[in-house]
Amino acid sequence: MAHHFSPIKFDDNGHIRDSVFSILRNAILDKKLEPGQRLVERTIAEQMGISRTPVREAINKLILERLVTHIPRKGVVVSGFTKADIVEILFIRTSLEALICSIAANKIKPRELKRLESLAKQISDEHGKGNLKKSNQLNDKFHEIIYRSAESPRVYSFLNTLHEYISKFTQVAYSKPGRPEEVWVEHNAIIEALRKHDSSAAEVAAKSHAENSCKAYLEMAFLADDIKP
Amino acid sequence: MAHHFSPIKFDDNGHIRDSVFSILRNAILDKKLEPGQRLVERTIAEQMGISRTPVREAINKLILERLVTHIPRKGVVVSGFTKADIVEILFIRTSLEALICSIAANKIKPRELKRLESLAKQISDEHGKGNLKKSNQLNDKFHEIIYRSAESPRVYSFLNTLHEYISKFTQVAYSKPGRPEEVWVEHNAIIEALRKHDSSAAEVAAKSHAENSCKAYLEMAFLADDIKP
DNA sequence: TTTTGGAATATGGTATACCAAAAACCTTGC
DNA sequence: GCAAGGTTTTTGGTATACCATATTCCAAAA
Repeated sequence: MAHHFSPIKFDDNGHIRDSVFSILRNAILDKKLEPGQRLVERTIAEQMGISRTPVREAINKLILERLVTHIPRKGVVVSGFTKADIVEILFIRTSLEALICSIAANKIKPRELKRLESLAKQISDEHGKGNLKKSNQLNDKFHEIIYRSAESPRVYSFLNTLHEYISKFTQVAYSKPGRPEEVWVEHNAIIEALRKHDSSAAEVAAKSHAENSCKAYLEMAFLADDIKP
Repeated sequence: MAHHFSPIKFDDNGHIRDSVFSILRNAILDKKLEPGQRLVERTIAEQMGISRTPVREAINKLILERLVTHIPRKGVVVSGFTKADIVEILFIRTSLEALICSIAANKIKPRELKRLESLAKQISDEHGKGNLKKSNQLNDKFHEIIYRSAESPRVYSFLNTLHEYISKFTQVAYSKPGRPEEVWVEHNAIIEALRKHDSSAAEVAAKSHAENSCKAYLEMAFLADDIKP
């Protein structure tokens, strides 16, 4: 049924609207708020013990991120994620990862390449040891380094947003037999392309890597079928 | 110097914040507000004869679109477009056009294909006649049809946002010798791939088309050098 | 019983008020 | 004249008040 929000804690020095935004965002991604459910400014504000203003601003941001939908003369409702939505998001990520990697190939510094090499090895190790959580964290770092080295703020922030969605989907750590080895090979292909500053090769390698991890995820997800159609 | 905003007209039945958003957005894209200039809520609200609230909401949306930057304890300032920004935006568009086209290949209907063929022909005609404005309009429609047929709301709306930026840059109609013929060939390559529902081919064709038009624009723009470095 | 008119309510949009923090400015002592 | 410190102003963040519209529900009349 309807989710109840706790009064907000004012400990943090950040802005209330940001706290509200995170809370609502997580509630939606964690499915504590069901799709179709209405978000009523006044109610949320009262439950959190704050005024409507920061709630409004948080909701506006959610609308921009398409996590909720504004229906005129109705209010905002939580928008559900269909399979098609997830596939679309994964496609976008694939596309932008390829882009950012091709850009990075022209800008990456030796220091960053060293770091990537080291991370790829660690990822492989941890993955091999079955330490999926750690391996995922390192994997995020791996991609983060590439993202940063491209110095493309728009692609960067967009990818990060997408990544948060995706990591919510994939929160259940998964592992497909043989995937760790593939990942190792794919990461090295990316590093190799970056080292040669070959942007086309980097693009191809990143795309292929993203597509494979996408495929691996979809197989898992739709076998598990924990996503509503 | 400082730009002065006129009192808002309440004729339209839409929301004030949307009017404010458009006004500010256009002012920035049309360079009526110079980069670095501060946007002060109270001032704008007074000039427009409205309260701060809708101005705030409009500014928040501008921040999300990166047209202005929020500097903590400083306020929001108009963010300038550097060459790097423009290149980044063009790259993103290229990447997403390729994506949406590859998706469209799996979903496009015969009716839409017919429409594309007819448009490609018209575009070529108008372009040949030197009627650049008309040709650009038709070109927009051409891409719009592809966008829609992909049924990918996120990519679609993102591309539209990007497109608005880009069309502001390219408002000065431009034409490169030989480009009309190339466009005709490229459009037909896209149509052909879509007809065969060959998503890889569609992706390649769209990417190549976007890259070429991007290249043509950059050559023009940076010869003209009407963009600040 | 059904329909219709209207009042009560719910809700979002906008305006205004208040507050804290930072910046700018002014005062005062040297 | 200049620097240090305090005071005023500016500005954004938040709270609250007000308003318009749409929905709901109830009552009265056909």
